[in-house]
Amino acid sequence: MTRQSFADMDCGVAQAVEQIGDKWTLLIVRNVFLGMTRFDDFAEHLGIASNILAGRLDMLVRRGILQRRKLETDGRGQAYKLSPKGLDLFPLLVFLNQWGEKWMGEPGTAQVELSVRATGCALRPLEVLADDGTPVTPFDTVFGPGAAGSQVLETAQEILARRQAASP
Amino acid sequence: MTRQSFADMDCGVAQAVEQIGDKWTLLIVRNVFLGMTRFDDFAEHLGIASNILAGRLDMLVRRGILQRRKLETDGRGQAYKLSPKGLDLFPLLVFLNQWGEKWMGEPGTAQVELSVRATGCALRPLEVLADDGTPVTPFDTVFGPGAAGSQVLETAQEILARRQAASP
DNA sequence: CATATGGCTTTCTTTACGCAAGCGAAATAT
DNA sequence: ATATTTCGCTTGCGTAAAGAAAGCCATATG
Repeated sequence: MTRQSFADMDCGVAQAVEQIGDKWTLLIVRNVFLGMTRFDDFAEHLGIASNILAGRLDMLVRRGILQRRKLETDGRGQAYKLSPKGLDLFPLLVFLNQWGEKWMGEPGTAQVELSVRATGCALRPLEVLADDGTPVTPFDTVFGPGAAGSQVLETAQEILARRQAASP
Repeated sequence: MTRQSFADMDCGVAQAVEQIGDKWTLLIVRNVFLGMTRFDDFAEHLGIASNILAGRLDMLVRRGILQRRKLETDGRGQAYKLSPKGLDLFPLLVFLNQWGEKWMGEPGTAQVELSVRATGCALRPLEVLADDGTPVTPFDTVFGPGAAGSQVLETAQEILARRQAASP
């Protein structure tokens, strides 16, 4: 019995979760954003077993989130870097840091702070905006099938409708 | 040997990952955002085993992401709803949906689309902004210890410094 | 030539996932 | 009033993945 895969679900969240919804994966990506590139550095800093690390790095490369390149300066070494797809995860890491510190950190004292190098400017809390620039909350929002349709969303809405019919 | 915990790492990302860095957890939260509240509905829609679901829901309630309430209309039923901490995950789910569709979906055809109920307006791609409102990329950004300091960040930077010293 | 280093792979044990079945309390049907 | 469903779990058991430790091989360094 294989472990369940969400890759075939027609929902962006499910597909994203399938690719990065794993503790080690996200921490490795965080470390790459911190500037880390080398196998042993990940292993030492994260305290991850080397077999697990090797598997995760392979996975990240296969999925196009990291790129692996041999070093010119040392024939043994490899450098792991973010691909465009990986760099595109930047808002995710910013968000996780903000959410983690807001709800789990010591109140009022940030642990890790991101700022703009050139200006020293801090970052705003991440916010969902509509196309017209107005802020959006979960309560304002409605989920609909896009151009391609979504089986996952349709069945979810069927289940909700049935549930509402049962309890008037 | 117990499974590794990141709860004691002084980094928001690690703490967030510890609480929601799990496939089922994120999909359950997604479904709550879709309006789902009931045990059997999660089970049916996600195809998750009931023991696993029960464990995840307990965890989400213990961590204050979901709230569990007995139904008045049916003494057997429970309703799971998002707490403020859970509602605060809204940008995360929006991001995961956007990233998943951008990089894994069929190009040009959204599967699940979020829009503003009142205006029908679509949502902007999530963006990291500095306090002064300018967009920020990973290349512009520097990670520093906040007021509370961060052991995790410090040792990461030590490792990076050592690595740079070794390869000039 | 000998030793060390980087990046894994292999082996083995422990933990968590996944299925199926069952269970108790509350609701519904007979 | 009794029997049957429904809801939200729990238990037991088999498999898959995580974790620790050791080993391996190509390249580098002394």
